[in-house]
Amino acid sequence: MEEKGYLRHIAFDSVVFGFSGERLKILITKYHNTGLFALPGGFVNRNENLNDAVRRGLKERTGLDNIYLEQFYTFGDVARYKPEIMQTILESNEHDLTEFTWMLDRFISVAYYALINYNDVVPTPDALSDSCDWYDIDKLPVLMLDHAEIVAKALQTLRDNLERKLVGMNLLPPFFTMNDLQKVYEAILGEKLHRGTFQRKILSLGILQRHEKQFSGKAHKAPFLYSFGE
Amino acid sequence: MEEKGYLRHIAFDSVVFGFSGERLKILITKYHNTGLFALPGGFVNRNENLNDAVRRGLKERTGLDNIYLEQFYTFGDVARYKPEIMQTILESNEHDLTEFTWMLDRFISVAYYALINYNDVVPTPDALSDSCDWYDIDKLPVLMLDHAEIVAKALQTLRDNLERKLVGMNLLPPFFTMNDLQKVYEAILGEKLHRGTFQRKILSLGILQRHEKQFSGKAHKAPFLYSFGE
DNA sequence: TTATTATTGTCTCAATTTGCGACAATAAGT
DNA sequence: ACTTATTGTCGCAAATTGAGACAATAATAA
Repeated sequence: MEEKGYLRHIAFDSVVFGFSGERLKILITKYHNTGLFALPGGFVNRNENLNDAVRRGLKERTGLDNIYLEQFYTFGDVARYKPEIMQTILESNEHDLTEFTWMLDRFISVAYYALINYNDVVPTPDALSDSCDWYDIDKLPVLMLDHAEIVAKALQTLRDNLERKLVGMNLLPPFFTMNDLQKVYEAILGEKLHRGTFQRKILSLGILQRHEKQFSGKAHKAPFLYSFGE
Repeated sequence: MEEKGYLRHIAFDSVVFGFSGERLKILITKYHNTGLFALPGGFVNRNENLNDAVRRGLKERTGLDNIYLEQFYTFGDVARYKPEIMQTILESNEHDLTEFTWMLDRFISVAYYALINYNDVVPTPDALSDSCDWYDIDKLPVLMLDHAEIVAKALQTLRDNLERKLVGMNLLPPFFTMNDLQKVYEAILGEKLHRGTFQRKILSLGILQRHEKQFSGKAHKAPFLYSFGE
């Protein structure tokens, strides 16, 4: 069989979406001294479910358990294989290269997207990275390898799933206004929605619980608060 | 680096859908002397794109190029790892086991579904299999490992995509009647559709070309033939 | 020739959903 | 009290969907 450690040739990358109140953002890490930006990712232990590996990776970066996760595509082109890049990263970290030669090999990457409540998270870099930060979905830095393509496909999948799966629950705090929820939908779809139609549609789903009003201190009628739950 | 050959730990499985005129079917292979039924699958060469590997595998089983292919999920649970089963298969084939020990290792499997014209295909078994045949989607034999789950997810994805992607094109011959197309939809969805509504919907898409009528020799009005194309 | 049968293409009508504007209601500031 | 900005809801037209109805027609039977 094989020594302990990670499965060869298999990696995962995660596109972590958060919503700041107006804009959709994702987590991006930056490698030490290289100027290379990448999606947070990782490897799978020999005795670990793939899905669990991804949860473990996200826990390290966000501190969160029980994250909403969706696997959306597996990227397996040979063109992904650029050992020079990984070599640069490893050298910049002054690691003993011989211990990490397996990282210079070809990898197939299973990609997931996650939806989390932006305010719950303090992004944490991993050993190879010197930063892990939120970036506006339309102001991303240039990402290494095919990570821009991965982000694009994540966003596309999220949009396609928007009507079938409940999304706001994971991107918003427990209590929110109808306008908050609409802003989430608009940020994901990238277009304005009609207020009346949106409210009617969402309420007709019968999945929102209405609570007391929220007095914003502004000079206008106060909105109801809602939460998810039967 | 590593010797030539396949990437370790990575496999693919394909759910090949065909339509016989009334029912939806998929290709299932049976391993020599074991009674084990499985989806046709394979491995990825070191210098080969994942998608190309799947096309290569399908070409071997169906003889077809340019197959409609859709990747839908990657299965990575540890519970998939059952070396006894693969051992049984290898022993039944009287292969030199030492040459194939890598097949006894844990695999993560990327699953694809394919849509092909049933009549174009003569299913061909591979080296380890003694048969490769069409099975009715609701009369499948007991499949090994998690292959039943893979089929279920393939069918679910196909249903979800039915409205967004053009499906009939790949499951029907070049010319077909509106009724043929409706039967495809009904087989996939597993429910009857209303004739008038279906015809109106499909025609409104504006993707069908109408041709001369088809005289069936039956005692009733002859239907138009259609083909896909602007 | 004429009726019969099964199936097709199309239409109509009601029911439902959607897009969009309008209205009164209301917190807070003036 | 009056103004302002925003909210919850309603109304109405347009579009879509579900289901049946009807004439047209290819082959067969009388």
